[in-house]
Amino acid sequence: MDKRPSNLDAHLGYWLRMVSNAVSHGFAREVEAEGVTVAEWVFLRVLYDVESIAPSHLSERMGMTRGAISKLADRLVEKSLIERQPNPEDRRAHTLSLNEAGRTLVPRLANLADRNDAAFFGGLAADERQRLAQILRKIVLDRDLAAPPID
Amino acid sequence: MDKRPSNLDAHLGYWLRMVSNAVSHGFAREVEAEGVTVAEWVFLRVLYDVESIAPSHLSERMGMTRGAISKLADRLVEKSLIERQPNPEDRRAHTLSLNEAGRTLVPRLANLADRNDAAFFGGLAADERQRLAQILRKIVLDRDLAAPPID
DNA sequence: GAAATCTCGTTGACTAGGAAACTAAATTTT
DNA sequence: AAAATTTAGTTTCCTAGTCAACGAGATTTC
Repeated sequence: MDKRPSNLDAHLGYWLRMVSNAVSHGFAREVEAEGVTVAEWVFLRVLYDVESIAPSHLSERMGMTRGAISKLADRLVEKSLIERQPNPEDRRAHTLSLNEAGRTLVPRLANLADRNDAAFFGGLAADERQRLAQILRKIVLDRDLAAPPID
Repeated sequence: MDKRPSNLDAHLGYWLRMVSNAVSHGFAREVEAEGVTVAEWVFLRVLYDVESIAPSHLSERMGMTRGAISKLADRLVEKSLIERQPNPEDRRAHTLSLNEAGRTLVPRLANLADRNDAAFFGGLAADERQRLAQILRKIVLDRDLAAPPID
C-alpha cells in the first residue's frame, strides 16, 4: 500500500513560505536603503507606540529570543536610533526607547512597508486581499500565534 | 499633513510572515526527529523525482545560492542520504542523487509534511484552503516567483 | 536573615545562508 | 592553437539568528 510521497507544492505551507520569503526579501531590499533590516523595522515600529519597553517584553512581542533582542538592541544603539535606560527599581533590568532620529525614521519605513505590501498584493482584488487577511488572522487566532500587544 | 505611520499588522506581509514562520517552525520541529532540516527535506524531495540533478539546477529550483547548495549537499552526503557522481562529459560538473537511505526517508518526511499542513490549515473550511492556495498561486504567478520545475 | 531559587539581560559557541573571490574546466574568439 | 571569456562548483568571510551557560540582582523559603 505504498503511496507516492506528496509533492512539495501540495502543501499550503510551501506556497506560504515562497510568497512570504519573497515579500520579506523585497522589503529587506527596500529598507536597506535606510540602513536597517526587517527585524530592526519591527523593533523600531513597536517602540514607536510606547514611551519605553523592557527587552524581555519586546522579545515576546517579536517572537525572538532574549539573546537576539539583546544583539538587535546593540546594533540599534550603535546606529543611534534607540537608547537604553537603567531601571532604578530593578538594577538587573533596563528599558529601551526611540531617540529623535529613530522617531523620525519610523514613518519613512512605514511608507516603504506600505509600498512593498502594495507591490505584492496590489494585484489582488480588494475582496481577495480581504479574504487573505481574514484567513491568516484566523490561523493566528486558532493557533494562538498572536504577538502579545504592549499592554 | 503628518499621518501616523501604519501599524505592523496593517500589512498582509506581516501576517503572512507570522503564519509562514510558525508553519515552517512547526515542521522543523517535526522533521528534527528524523535528523533533517526543512531545507534538507526540500532538497531530498526534489531529488526523489529525478534520477539525478546538477547542483546548479537545484539551486535555481530551491531559490538558494550555489554556495548554499554546495554546503547542503555536503551535509546530506555526511548524513549518508545522497551521493555525488562525477560527470564524465564535463569534469567541472557533477550530479546528485538519493541513495537507498534517502529514498526510504522521503515518504516518511512527506507524511510529516502532510500532518504539519493539516495541523495548521485543517481548521480552515475546505473552500478557505482552496481560496488561500489560489491567492498564493496567483501572487507567485504575478510576480514570477515560481520555482522552475525540473524540465 | 541566610540559603536557595528565580529572573534579567549578556555572552559565547554554533548554525544556516548570502556575497564575492576563487579554482578548474569548457567554450569562444582571434 | 593560444588567449580570453564563461561556467560549475567550492570556499571564505560575514550576518543574524538560536541555545545554553553565565553573573548580578531580586525573591522565596526555611
